[in-house]
Amino acid sequence: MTTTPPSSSDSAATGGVEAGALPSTPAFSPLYQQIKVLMLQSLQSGEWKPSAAIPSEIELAARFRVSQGTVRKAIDELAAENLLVRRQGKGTFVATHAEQHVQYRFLKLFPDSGDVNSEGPAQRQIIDCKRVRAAADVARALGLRQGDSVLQVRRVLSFAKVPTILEDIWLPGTPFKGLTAERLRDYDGPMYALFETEFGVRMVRAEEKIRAILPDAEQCELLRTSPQTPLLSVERTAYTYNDTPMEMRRGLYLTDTHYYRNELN
Amino acid sequence: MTTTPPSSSDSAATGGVEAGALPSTPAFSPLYQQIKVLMLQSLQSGEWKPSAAIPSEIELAARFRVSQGTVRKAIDELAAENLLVRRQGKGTFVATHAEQHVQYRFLKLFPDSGDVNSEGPAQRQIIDCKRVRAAADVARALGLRQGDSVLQVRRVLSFAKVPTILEDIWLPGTPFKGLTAERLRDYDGPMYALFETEFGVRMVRAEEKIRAILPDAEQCELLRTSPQTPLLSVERTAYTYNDTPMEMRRGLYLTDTHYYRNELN
DNA sequence: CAGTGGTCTAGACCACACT
DNA sequence: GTGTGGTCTAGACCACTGC
Repeated sequence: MTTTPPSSSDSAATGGVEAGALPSTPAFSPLYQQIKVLMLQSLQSGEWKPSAAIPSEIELAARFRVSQGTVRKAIDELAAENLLVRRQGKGTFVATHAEQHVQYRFLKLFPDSGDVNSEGPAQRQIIDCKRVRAAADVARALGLRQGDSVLQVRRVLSFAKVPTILEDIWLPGTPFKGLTAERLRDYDGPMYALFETEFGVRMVRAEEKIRAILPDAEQCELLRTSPQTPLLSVERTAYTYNDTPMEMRRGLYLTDTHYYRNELN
Repeated sequence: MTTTPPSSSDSAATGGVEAGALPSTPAFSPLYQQIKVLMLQSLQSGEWKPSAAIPSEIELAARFRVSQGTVRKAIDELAAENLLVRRQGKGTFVATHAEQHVQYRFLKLFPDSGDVNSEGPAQRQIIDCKRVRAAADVARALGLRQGDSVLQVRRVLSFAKVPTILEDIWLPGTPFKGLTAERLRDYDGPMYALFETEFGVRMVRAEEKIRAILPDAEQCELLRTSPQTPLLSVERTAYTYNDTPMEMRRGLYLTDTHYYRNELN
């Protein structure tokens, strides 16, 4: 495929692996990486949809004309990146934000008690959802031009009826055309799950920049707190496949009864 | 070793894998996991020291009486956990905090400019280093009893001569006997690297709890800031092998020119 | 050149889930 | 039982490093 090592004495290894339009990939890469790219395309194109099973390893090996071990290594990496989920005896599935287990995969705020279930699910309140022109920072984060049309959502998350998170969310206008406050209100589940099912946009990874700030008057009111109470400012950019930014959001977290948890390796 | 699958038609697979004192490991686990445990013991016992090369895959395969592929899978996992570092053509090495590349592996604070090198290395100032009795929270984090003897270090990190981080660090007294302010001052490199070379304690992973707070008078003075400037409170517990906590620290981060960066997957 | 990790294959068998 | 992913082996060859 595309490029192969200069000489390969293994007959099958040099084989075709299926057409696939890759106009120019000059650098050499191992077979399993090339299979990984092809599988990524199947995910991206929607051939394999969130929560659905992908073909078995044996089928994929036949399709790509490689050994099962090579397919396995490609799947291993995709699973490590949380794009696929392996289930022994059942198959390999496309990961989704709609799984009942980890309700909010990207939300790292936990109650001091440590028991996530004690406070139950978050109550969501949509404050606003309107079409605006992208400010400079939003445009930069989303890879748009300043002034391009974006959707802005403002909402409050409460735990045990206590307002705890105030979020402003910006989404590129084109892929999310048709998103309204009503649809956000009506949907029961994580916002990212709605993005998957309604707009075909799957968030794959994200980066957060965290600071400590003091809230302004409006923020105080919405979070029912005082201007002297410091908050965590969590600025997140979320990416789909191919490192395409698809969401920018700024969250203000009240951390008197909750904390932001991070694990370092 | 210890336990093996009920029946294994593969001659070698059921083999000994070397003595190794594991009194009771009742549950079944795959071979490569067992090899991983043995390798972990070699790391923990100091047989393989930080930055040194471990035996080659072929040697290990012979030592453990398994195939190279099985050793490889064990190493793969240890490398994924940042305990080992693979270098093609050279060998596999024990990871260390003294590598010149990632100076502070656990420090997630970056300058707004994004260019880590623009401000050069951090200036460290040891404020204090004394033996104290563990408070309740420190004792809990370190798995000690309240009142047990611990070392407390207080220091300030500055970037481009601007004080930015104020840290209180607590270390269990016994493993760190002999640590003084002078030795901390004289050592040129990350504190965790000193722990490795001088005390044989290698930090493997850590957890952080982050909050927004306002500083008290003393903290303001040390960071040369005002009581109205909110700070990030970063409480870290660091662990050695076997999930043994070996350090508790609370850092106060000034986030007007820096931000805490986190990557979500 | 020899030695190391990295890739790839082919085949056997195990563990698990469904039917 | 059938089919899925998971483990293990044995052997070949490639890519990189350093002598």
